[in-house]
Amino acid sequence: MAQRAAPEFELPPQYDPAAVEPRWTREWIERGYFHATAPSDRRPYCIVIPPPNVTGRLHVGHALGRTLEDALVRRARMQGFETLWLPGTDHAGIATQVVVERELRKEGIDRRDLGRDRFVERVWAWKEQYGNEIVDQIRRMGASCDWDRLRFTMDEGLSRAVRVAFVRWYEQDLIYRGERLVNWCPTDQTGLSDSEVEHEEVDGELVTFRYPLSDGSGSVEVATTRVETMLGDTCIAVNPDDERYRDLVGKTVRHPFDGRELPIVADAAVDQDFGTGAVKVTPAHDPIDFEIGQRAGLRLLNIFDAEARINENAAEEFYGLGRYDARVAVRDELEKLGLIVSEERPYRHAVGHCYRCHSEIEPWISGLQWFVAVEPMKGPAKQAALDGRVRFWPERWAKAYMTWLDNLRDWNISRQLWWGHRIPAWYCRDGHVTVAVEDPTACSECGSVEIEQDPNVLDTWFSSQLWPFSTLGWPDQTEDLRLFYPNTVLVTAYEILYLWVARMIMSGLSLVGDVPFRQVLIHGLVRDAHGRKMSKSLGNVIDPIEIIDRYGADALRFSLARSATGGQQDIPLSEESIEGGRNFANKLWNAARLVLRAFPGGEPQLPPEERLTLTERWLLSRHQRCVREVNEALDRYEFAVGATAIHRFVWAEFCDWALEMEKERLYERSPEERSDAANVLAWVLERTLRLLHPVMPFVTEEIWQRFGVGPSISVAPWPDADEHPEHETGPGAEAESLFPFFEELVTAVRRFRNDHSIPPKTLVDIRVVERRPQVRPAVLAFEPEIRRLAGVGTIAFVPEGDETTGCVRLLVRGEQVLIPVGDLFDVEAELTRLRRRLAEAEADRDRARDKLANGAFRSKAPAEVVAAEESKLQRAEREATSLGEQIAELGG
RNA sequence: GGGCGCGUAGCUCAGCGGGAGAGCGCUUGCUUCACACGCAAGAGGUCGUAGGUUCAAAUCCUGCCGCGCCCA
Repeated sequence: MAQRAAPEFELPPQYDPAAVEPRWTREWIERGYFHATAPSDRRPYCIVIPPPNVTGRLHVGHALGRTLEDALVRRARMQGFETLWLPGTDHAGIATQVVVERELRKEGIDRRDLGRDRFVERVWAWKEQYGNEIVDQIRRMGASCDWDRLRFTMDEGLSRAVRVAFVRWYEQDLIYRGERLVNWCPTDQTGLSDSEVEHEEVDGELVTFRYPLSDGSGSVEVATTRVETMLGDTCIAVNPDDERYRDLVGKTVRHPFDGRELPIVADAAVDQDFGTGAVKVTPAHDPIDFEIGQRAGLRLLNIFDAEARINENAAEEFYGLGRYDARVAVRDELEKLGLIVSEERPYRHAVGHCYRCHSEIEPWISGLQWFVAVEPMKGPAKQAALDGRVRFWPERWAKAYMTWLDNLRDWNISRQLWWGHRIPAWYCRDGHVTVAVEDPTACSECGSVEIEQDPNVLDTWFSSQLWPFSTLGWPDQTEDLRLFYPNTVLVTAYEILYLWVARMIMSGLSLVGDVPFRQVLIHGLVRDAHGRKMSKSLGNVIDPIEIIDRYGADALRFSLARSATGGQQDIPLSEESIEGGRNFANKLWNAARLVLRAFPGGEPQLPPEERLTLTERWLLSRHQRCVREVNEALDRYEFAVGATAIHRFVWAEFCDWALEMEKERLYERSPEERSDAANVLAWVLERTLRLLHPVMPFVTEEIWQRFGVGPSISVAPWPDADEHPEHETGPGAEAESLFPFFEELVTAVRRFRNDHSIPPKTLVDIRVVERRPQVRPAVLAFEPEIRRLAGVGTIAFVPEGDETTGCVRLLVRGEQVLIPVGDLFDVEAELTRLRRRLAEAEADRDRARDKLANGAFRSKAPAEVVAAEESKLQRAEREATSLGEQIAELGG
């Protein structure tokens, strides 16, 4: 490509993000712009990153969240806040352990052979080697995190926070140990919290079978989707209000395989309308049955081992069968005994699955586990949302949050893993429990030195819930904590509203005494162009890193910000939209090339008001409006509105109109005029760069450097809306009022040229009909611009009623503009167009006429609305008349 | 079953009481001295449906139809 060689003009004609972004990523960090200090005289602004898994790679969901966070943080920094964006990663218990186990397996090693300590060493080694990948990827996005404060949930400080939290809650009886039913994943071999279980509809079966009554007087029919669990049934339950079974309560049935006697009990939890109204009860394998069993005082009969195979508690012939094989075997056996009543297949019902490996969850008793008692924390957490100490955006999520709290049950925090924060509880031979921050050497109760630490680790979310304060140094009263707690806002996807956000609020209130953040910004999930979830199998996954390589981080960020509307749930992303972001960066780049060719650099100075042209006043007005709109939008977290406002201003107003209108002044006038024009354009451009910087940090920085007015745009002052309101309301108002006529005149002439294939270089003469005295000044106000943009030669004015033949009449806002033509135009094409316009004008006219004919409208609508309607009617009538005449002239 | 959200141009979405908008796509013309990742012009919509409120409804209310998500 040919390079222009002008010395003052060294920017290439295409913006190349790959040549720019790595340099600024490095420079910004090296110069320490993103480092926050505490204490500080400035007002604090703090966001903590939702810590991604160390095993993870950046996906577009992260990219969206980080884009929004960076936009907020960069703006706050420019606004003069003491700004902290704290980055870090999460140790992701199961995920990480699984990854390393897989690596070991390739070497033929089982983690159990290695032993716990050596295995954990291996995980650490893995983390050191690969755990920074996602951090580097976030950096590549241009994220202005304080990288000096990078945290990891297993850091020493954060680990201590976990222990202190555990101990404090234990001492307050908010953490307890119990043998309860947990959500067991037989594949990952660990328990999960309720939030980690995903319910999904599956095609199963509903088998109805008979339990014979022990007294031989008949049988009871029960229905189940999991017939194999009948091996662990300990009773039959019916609703106490159910007339059908009233007489049976108190009797017993006989288990068909081993002859056990099962009582028939009444329990209000039984749904009379499900199946037969009588249900089999398996307390050790179903949460509802567990509660029924507790109320009825029944024992737990556990029939599964950890891998969900039938254990020795069940009848011998099923021992060792997997749960799905057992389902078939039990059914067949019941069939053989003639006990099957009916079978429904397929039967759709919801089944819990592991969020990680997608195996079906087995409700299971897995020995003593630790739980967080949530009941005492619910109230304060709900109250914080009710009284606005935590505000949700969009607001509707507050309701979802509170509903979830209402239904929350105790949180199982024991995980049967090796990787994670090991539970700080030690047990002696006598079963005493010692819970301590520092590793104890003896039992706190009996002094025995033969103590063993609980083998399990804590749920990863246990440490994540402390993130907004553990990262700031809690439990110590650090300066960071004092300044930055509560955080300003938390940005996250609705997916983890319950898993994470709600728990942070509960723990923050309980442990620190205040909410962890003032606001919660909930965004949607990124989907493909047609709203489908991105998945490998669909092949519609967009890899942000590949996108950054090809289009630049700015393009990705702009595209995401522009799609991030508050209302809609999810955010569609397509390569086309990212292309749009790239094109926008390039547009801005080229606008800058044009301006910087005329502007020597330094601080642009606005000329005194009397030297501003109408075009310039209009531009300043539009710019001021843009600044206002962007500020208003960002204050409400309406990123799409803000991004669209800048896009429209830069492209449609600055480039398409202002630059084209100013070119003449820029190139063909006196040095003074050139300088004035260049200063106005540069002034607007420079401020626009600052306005756009939070969303497109790289290209704005790269251009901004050419002004040479400061070290970095990332620490330049933010353009506030109250700096120049007069640009919009004062001298700009007149320009705004004249602009629409000018704009439509230019468009009308261009359309004429287009319709009649007039070559670009051929000038067109126009005669403006001076129907009103205001018409002439309205035309003359933008005379040079009209000539330049519409390719107009002479401009004449003719009185109304001057019958001019051989002219095409253009209608501009109800005024007529004549273009003399010979017979050199396409009469048929013109007639077609005119007829069409006539129909439009008549429709407008009729609608306005009908409205005004309505007495109620005249009396009840505001005066200005009526007046507007009247002028609309007049214009439409004039246009219709004029169009009719033209059609007649052309013989149509 | 309970709750939430959404149905507006071919696609993706904004607008949320007074003249139907944007981006992409489409058509036509243009190597116009910032940009073809561009410029200019244009086509394209009974704003899901039925009713109600109002002088006025894409916009507020109700029913219905369709789609999505969360919880049970």
